Amino acid sequence: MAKNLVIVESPAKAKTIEGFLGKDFLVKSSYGHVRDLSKNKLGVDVEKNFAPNYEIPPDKKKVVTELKKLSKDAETVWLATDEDREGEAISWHLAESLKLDDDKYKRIVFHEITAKAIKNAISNPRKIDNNLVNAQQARRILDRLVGFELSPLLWKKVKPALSAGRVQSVAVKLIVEREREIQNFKPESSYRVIAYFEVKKNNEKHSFKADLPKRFKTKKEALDFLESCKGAEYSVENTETKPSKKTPSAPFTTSTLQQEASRKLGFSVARTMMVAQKLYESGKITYMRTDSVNLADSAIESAKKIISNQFGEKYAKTRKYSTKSKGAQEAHEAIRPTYLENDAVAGSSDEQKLYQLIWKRTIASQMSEALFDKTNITIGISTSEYKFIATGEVLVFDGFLKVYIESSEDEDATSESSDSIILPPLKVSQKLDLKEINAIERFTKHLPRFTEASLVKKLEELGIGRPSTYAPTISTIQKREYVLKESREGHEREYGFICFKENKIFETKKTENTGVEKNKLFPTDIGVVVTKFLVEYFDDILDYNFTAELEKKFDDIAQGLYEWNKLINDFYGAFHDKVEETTKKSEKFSGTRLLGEDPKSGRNVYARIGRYGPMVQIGDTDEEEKPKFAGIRKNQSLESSTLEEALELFKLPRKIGLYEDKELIASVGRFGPYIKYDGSFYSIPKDEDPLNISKDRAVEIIEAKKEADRKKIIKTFEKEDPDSKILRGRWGPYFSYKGKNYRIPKDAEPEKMTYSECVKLTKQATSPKKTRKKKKGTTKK
DNA sequence: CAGTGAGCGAGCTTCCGCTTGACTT
Repeated sequence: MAKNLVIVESPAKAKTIEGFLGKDFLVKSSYGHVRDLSKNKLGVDVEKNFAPNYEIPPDKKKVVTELKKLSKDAETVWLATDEDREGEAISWHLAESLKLDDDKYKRIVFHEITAKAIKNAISNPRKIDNNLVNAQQARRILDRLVGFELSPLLWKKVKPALSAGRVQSVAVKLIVEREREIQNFKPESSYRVIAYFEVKKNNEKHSFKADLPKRFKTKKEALDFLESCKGAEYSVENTETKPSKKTPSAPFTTSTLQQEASRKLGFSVARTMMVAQKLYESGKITYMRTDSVNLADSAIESAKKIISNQFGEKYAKTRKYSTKSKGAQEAHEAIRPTYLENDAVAGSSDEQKLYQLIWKRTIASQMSEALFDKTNITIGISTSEYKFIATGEVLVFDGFLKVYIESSEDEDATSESSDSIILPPLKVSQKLDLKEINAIERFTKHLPRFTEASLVKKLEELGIGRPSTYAPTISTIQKREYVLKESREGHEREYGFICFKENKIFETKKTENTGVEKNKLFPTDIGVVVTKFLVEYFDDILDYNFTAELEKKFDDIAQGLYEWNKLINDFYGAFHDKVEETTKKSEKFSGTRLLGEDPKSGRNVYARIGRYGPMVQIGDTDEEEKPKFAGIRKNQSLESSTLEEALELFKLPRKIGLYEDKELIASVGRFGPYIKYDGSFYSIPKDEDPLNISKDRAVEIIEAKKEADRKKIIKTFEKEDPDSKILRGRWGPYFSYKGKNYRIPKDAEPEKMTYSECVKLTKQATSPKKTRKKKKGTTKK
């Protein structure tokens, strides 16, 4: 038996460390937290000074039992969880649930997974820091109280199964507020003036462009300016060249990795994390949930060698980065390749792409800055006070740009960041030939909508959420249907274009496409109404500084300056009163809007949130005749719906004719618009309207679906059992038998399988399937 | 799975942060 049991949080980490420590050490993993507040109850005794009731969740029973057994056999248990609030708490929960006496365990910490760091940690053990643990308990309990009191309030006042919390509700609010700003935004236009000049050098013509720094508010001003240019001469008044430089960005943290993978590879934040997890588990990168930009000394050294060998010594520059983000706890390293000498790895294409991104970013972070010469040339106009400015940028030394160019935040920025803009050599008082001047109408732009990754960036800036929760938070707010990730096509917009050439002015109108959105986050009606509700009654929790202020208090607790239950008590009194008070108010918070009067019945028409989502309603509930309801369409919104649109919705379900003597009915259901025909349902594509879909189109949809279903069938067994079939599903071929489905093994040829072979499959599969089904059933009950 | 929406009342939903598999028709 091993004398020493070391417990870390992640199994991949355990495997690595075991290699460093030799045979007297057995290294195991706790798989994160081993205890938590009860899943379905509040789990906090509000009456007894907020005493928490911790439980070992069912999926953690096995690992706790195993660790308990191993710890009994060991002389010393080394609690080696992360050195942050959560890590300290994990150690404490381990000590509690494994019943470790004070002299049985030692607490150690390290920030990088290197042999040196671990041996150093082993020789510097300490005890569990109870203050830090208490800070975690305060965090955990406050989050539970907020989440488990606000969510039920939403169920009562807005709609069942909604949720609210310190992190997710602020994330939604950011999107709701940004959308409101965008809707209220009125673009203003002005005229931007660009001149194109030409100079001759060695009989070669060089052309270049120059901007007028002044923007003209109106077309008339622009025209006046161009008019003044008639007969003008242009000459160089001043030239100025200054060196400039660009420095590389810090190595990746979770948040910056998510942002760059989104911009450069088009990954969602969840996809980035899944791929990174794979790379981590196979030992190719360091831990992927981190807020630290720090690199291990050994990695810095190895980077220096690789850069010197590959690019030359002048490309290497050792850099240490320090974090700028609020509330960073820096329990790990930055995300980097474990072995920097591997500039590529085997694996899926996603893994290769993400690995290369990480490799380049890490290497670049240890490289020299790129050097530029920036030239500004002022060009005078003989007939005007205005000046043109031409700017050039010449790359003198590429430095880190050799391996890595960071993507720009601004999606519309031109991608010339690494290319030089070269100006011809020009002398002061040199005369220039004008080719033409363009005055182009440009519009101001609203702030961009959030992408998943830019929302993560914003949350990190506000100190809200942690590396392990960014991706889950983003999917929660989409799962609750508070926000929608959507792409939208733009629309055409006309803009003025004035050209000045050979002393003549030509005016035209041109069009451009504007408002294109790709994978952006849009708030839904539910998101808007819930945010309105929470901001109205719980503005303190929805405040962007709420978490930051709390973090200061948690720090005080961690330093032993304040008691954790006192902090909770300070918060809970007023909070709970507000919840009670709001509960008592009888009216629902459903974002109701009176749209007008139904011309047929004279009854009121409303739009509001109902039990199943946004809907329109004719008539009031206290009237004798029951109100009529209809769900609103995906592309409509509560805030902008009109009486006309609402009345349209009541025209469904709509009979659209007969097909082979059976009725075709178009309507909208839970899963969107559909056609009902012969007892079956056929979905109408999103961009088509069930209100005016033609009979021919309906038949087309039905036949297409029937055809697809036919293709789904690989084989039937008319003789043996007409209800059993081999079908093609999302996960490959399967056998459908007596209402259940059985997977067909990959190496089998489904076309050639006989009925008895298929039935054999069902026999093999029954035992594990049954036990799982049972489990599910009992947990539900 | 293709309805629903009031109100009754049963029983259910829900938070944030740590961590992975087992499993999908």
